[in-house]
Amino acid sequence: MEPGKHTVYDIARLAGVSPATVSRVITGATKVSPDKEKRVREVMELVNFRPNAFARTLLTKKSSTLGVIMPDITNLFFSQTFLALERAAALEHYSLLLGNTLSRREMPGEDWESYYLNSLLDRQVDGILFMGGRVNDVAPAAEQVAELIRLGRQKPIVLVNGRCPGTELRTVCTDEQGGVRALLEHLFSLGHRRIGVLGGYAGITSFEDKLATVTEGLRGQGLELRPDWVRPTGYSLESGFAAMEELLALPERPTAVVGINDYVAMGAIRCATVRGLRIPGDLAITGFDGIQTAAYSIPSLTTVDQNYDELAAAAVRILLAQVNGGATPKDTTVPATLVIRESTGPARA
Amino acid sequence: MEPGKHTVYDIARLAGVSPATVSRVITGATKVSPDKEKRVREVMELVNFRPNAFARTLLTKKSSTLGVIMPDITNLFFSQTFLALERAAALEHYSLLLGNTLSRREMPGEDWESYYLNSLLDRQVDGILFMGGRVNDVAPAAEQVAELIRLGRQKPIVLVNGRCPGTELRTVCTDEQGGVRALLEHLFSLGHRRIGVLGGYAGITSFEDKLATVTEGLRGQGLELRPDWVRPTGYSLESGFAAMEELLALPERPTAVVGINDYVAMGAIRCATVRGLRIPGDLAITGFDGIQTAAYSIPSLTTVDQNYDELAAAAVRILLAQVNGGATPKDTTVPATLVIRESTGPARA
DNA sequence: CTGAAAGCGCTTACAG
DNA sequence: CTGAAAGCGCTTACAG
Repeated sequence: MEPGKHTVYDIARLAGVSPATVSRVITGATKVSPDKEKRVREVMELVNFRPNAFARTLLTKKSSTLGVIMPDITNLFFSQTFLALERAAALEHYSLLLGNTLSRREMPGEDWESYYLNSLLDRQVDGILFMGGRVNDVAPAAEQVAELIRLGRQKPIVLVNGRCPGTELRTVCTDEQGGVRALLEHLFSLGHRRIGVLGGYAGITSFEDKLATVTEGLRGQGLELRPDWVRPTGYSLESGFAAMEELLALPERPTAVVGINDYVAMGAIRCATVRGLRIPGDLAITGFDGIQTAAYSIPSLTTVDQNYDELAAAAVRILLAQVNGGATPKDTTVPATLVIRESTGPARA
Repeated sequence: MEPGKHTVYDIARLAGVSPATVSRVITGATKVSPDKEKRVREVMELVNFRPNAFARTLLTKKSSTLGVIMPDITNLFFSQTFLALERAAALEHYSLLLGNTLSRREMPGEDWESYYLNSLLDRQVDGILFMGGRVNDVAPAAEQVAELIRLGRQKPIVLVNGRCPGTELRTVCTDEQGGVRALLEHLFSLGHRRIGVLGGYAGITSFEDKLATVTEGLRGQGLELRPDWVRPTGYSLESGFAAMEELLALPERPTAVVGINDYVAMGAIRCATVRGLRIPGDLAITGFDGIQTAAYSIPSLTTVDQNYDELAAAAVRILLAQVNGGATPKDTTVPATLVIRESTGPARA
């Protein structure tokens, strides 16, 4: 009854059949006579037989494991995405190996992206879901793109909310543009004309893309985005706090600000509240992501939900299609949903 | 130059040595003459050789992969713990397979704990770090304990912030009792005598243990814990909100409440604020866990930090010691640290 | 220090 | 439907 002590040979001997037959029962790939199958199953049950997945993988070249690379699982956006990916993968009996790369700004010395890319491939994952880092750079370093291309030839790599122009890598992305447009329309409908942008970093797609959409949206109303109302301080609660502090130090301020994500918006809310402003009375604030806690900030946050389940299902579907050699679309876009809560209200006259 | 196409035999042929010598270079276990080693390394570099980890695992029985089972990675307590575990594991060149079991209350139909326990073992993890679920039950079901014991004989399983009495499974736990005591002393020093407990579930250790410590602490001051000031509604922001609503519906209320964790405390803060109470002026609130966002709630949260890095380092160290057949202490306790912020203040006279 | 050979545990054509 | 045999890619005693 002891652990991992048994092999298909033991089972075969105990059940009075050949190892091949035991294997056939395990895989279910070939017909086996009912009585032999029954005997085999009984023996397997009896000794608690657990087939060695590695021996099988050695033959089949399929590990039923996918790798996930993302910057920081302690960011709710990523953890909600991960959970959705895990559920989608489990439906296909895949497990996930997770590697967090953290911010390159914070740990410039270590290249966790390359480390995990290689480490996961060494562990024979069938494919990789890649988020953050170089695929969020507007202009990624040439050798980082080259690495992605090279490794992408070994195993399929799908970029989630990222991109790598000039490669054949598949992407699955939230419709950030549509989300920001919905946010702007909401603000316009409340009478806001003076709008700022908080958080993000220059050169990062999630910032540049949103900025471009805001600029465009304002132009559509005959308005300009004032450069000093754009405060690209980062992506954290701290960043949002700092961005709001910078904004409040200006002689004039907008009536509404678009946070680059929910954390930034929540940090900004805290700063504005501490400084005595009322949200949304004195200043409307929006987020982006739709993380769980956004519904519980004070005031609760108007934001854009990334539809995690849909995003994850698409990413896993496309990756597994590639694993299985199927055809897949180059780029997939998942719609985002405006969620109106308390942090936005009519513009002051 | 193509991917995964090469074996040690190819390398051996190209370098003019035997496969055994190639293997020796890879493992570094045995001395190889400098010039042969150089030739082998050059060839491996040239063809981008990636040794098949599964073939090796088949021989060595070591996958350099650990499994992590936890309820919900979207809870910051768990994601912060996971990240710390990952860093600790990476130092030893281990990767982590993650399985989320979610709440059994919310998904009673599925037994994700058993699913992942078996799935991870099938994938030949060298050991498992187990959190939540059955090891947080004051009285876990007999068959669930039996499963843990049985699987624990196959591969080492370390319980993190959980326990399983009657087994030899190693535990690594935060000193919750010490943390709650520090919180109580802080509240007593502020003059609070009327104290309630919000959140948690009856029968779950993280609730029962804290409740016992609060009861004891109050007794030490000649005080009683009023049963109606204990509102065990759960562990989420929603739970905290609901608990506070129940509390405010009572004819009398405490001057301070201990949230079972930070989410509950933050949900409670939101409810109290919405109902027009001022925190901490009208009511002091404490949390437990020290999640990142607790510093950014309004008001910021007085809580107990679980010292994630230390907790994780201990858990990984003990698990790997077991993997390598070393002796390990049965139970390890990691100190918690009181963090005083804005949500607590002097009791109203 | 080095090579030939066996073997880790499974699956898969190949015959029958 | 079923068994004997070969092989997946690596490592490890065993000789030398």
